[in-house]
Amino acid sequence: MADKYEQVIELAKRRGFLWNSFELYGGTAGFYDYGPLGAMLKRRVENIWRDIFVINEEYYEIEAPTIGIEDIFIASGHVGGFSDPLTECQKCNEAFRADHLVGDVVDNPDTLSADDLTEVIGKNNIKCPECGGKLGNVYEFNLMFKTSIGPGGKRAGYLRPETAQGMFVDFPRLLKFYRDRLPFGATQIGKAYRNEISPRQGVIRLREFTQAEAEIFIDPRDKTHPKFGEISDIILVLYSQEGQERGSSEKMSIGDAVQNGIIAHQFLGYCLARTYQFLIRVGVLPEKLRFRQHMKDEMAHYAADCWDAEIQSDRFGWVEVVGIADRTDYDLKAHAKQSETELNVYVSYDKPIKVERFAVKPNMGVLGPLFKGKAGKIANALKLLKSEDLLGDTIEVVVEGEVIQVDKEAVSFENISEEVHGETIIPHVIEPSFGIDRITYSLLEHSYFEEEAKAEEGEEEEKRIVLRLPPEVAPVQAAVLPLLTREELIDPANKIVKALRKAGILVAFDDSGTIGRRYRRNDEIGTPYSITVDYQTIEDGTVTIRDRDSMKQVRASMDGIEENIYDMIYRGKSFDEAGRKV
RNA sequence: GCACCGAUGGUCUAGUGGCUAUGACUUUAGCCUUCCAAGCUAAUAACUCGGGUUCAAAUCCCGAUCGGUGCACCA
Repeated sequence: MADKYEQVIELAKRRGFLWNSFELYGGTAGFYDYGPLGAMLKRRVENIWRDIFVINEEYYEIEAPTIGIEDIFIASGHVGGFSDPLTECQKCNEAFRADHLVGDVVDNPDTLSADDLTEVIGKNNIKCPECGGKLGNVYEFNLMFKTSIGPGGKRAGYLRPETAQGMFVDFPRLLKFYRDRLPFGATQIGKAYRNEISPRQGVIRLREFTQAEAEIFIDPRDKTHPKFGEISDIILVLYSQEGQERGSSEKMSIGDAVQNGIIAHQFLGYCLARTYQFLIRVGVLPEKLRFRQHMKDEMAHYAADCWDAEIQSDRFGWVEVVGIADRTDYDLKAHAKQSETELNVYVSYDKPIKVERFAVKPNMGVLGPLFKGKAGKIANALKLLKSEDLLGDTIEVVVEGEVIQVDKEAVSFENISEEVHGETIIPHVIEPSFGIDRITYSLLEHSYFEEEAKAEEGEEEEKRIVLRLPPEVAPVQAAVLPLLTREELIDPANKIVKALRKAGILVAFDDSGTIGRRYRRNDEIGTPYSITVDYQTIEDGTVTIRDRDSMKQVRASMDGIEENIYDMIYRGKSFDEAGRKV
């Protein structure tokens, strides 16, 4: 019996949603093409994401290159951390991390090259820990695709393994764009690349995939969200750290979860809520959606809290489709260090604060002639002293390991009272990161239904395949069907097609075969509405509109049909309001 | 990357060391047809790729690729 994955993939392949890439040449694992319908479906999913995160949250979208320079990925840790030296046992074929195996005999296995590691293993006669067999040569496996920039191949470039770094690297420009105020966010929808060792599971694990990410820079001292009230009543299925130890998830409102400390703070809770709304809107079934908290040992060391949205699929079980993390100041600090540039924000206080400060003033007129070239360093050391260090007649400072005595006449000091207007902080980053391909596949699976259609007496039951996609994401939004292949019905049908296209609705005209066959063809690709032109149309200018899911029909005027359909797709108008019941 | 299994029109499938490689559905053209895939006529369309054995290979052997499963890797 074919499982649902097989059924969905078969349909997706046949009707032009998903194709194996490079099929003409035999195909390559980890790459998929979106066919005509798939590309449109994916685009509509992305546009709903934009509606929520770009338009409604005002996290503007940027577009950075898909190739990044080496510095970026040194800072992000991908050059070091995303690559593993592997060695395989020649006898049992188990693969091992070479750096782990030599950990007992050398101090710094991380710094050794693959050749060094091979040598160390050979010299120390290290054998396969499983079966004692001989180990093969060590090779580096980095999950990043490497390339070179410009001629000569001197400058390394990498295909980005995530879109996030583009936003981090643009931080100073973004900060100016948002006029130096927190919080602000930037988003990016684009391709990312990982050279997976052995990608399987079809579209679930790809070597080239689409991410939609937001990087939201917030004040680390204030992780509340001004719009938290709008979403605090939303109930989510939460699979918390405790829940995972217990082995059960629980339904809870976001307000309660933040209150109880299950979700670290309001801002993260807010992102979970918007993620939930997004996923439901594109067609994920709520009962097959949960939010799973990362376990302590699973979370990156810098992360404050991290939740994955997981979707249940028939074959693969719970699949991570979104990661929502509080990455703290890790990324900005890493890039600040690598680029030797300050990446921070000056935050003004509501009111200036009066601060009492003890200040040492070296008298350079005395120190200069006395100490010549060392005078500057000595002065700096003096400035760091506290009031109790200055009590004696001579004052001691240590400069470059040398104890230097300075006469107290050369130093004056006082208590200064001054106003401080603000301070410099490094923002924390909240990062919701979406795997668009996994989401697109999931909603195909969740909207795929095979129904037994009603059969007339004496007839066999037949199968109806229908994609119950939300009208907003359905690639083809309306079908226009003349009941019969006759000139007098085709003419008005063409007029309707024109009007719908003018309203921006993607419409398919189909006059081949029986009407039933055409309905079924459209059910299978999720076309939500079919408009049928019959002889009554000629008489009174009305057509029937058929609803994909209920197969019910209403009769509505041909005049203004484009608004009628548009309102049902985008403005929540119900099908019953579309016309008179038939 | 390792082990095992598999690969025939768009989809599902029959089949054999030897004539022009089945069949169904789909699709296309035409006919018919007044609302839920099944009428009539016709057409299009396939043995994953490379090498070997053989007079002859889609069939047997080897390798590659892709897919599935387990291991490993990975989020």
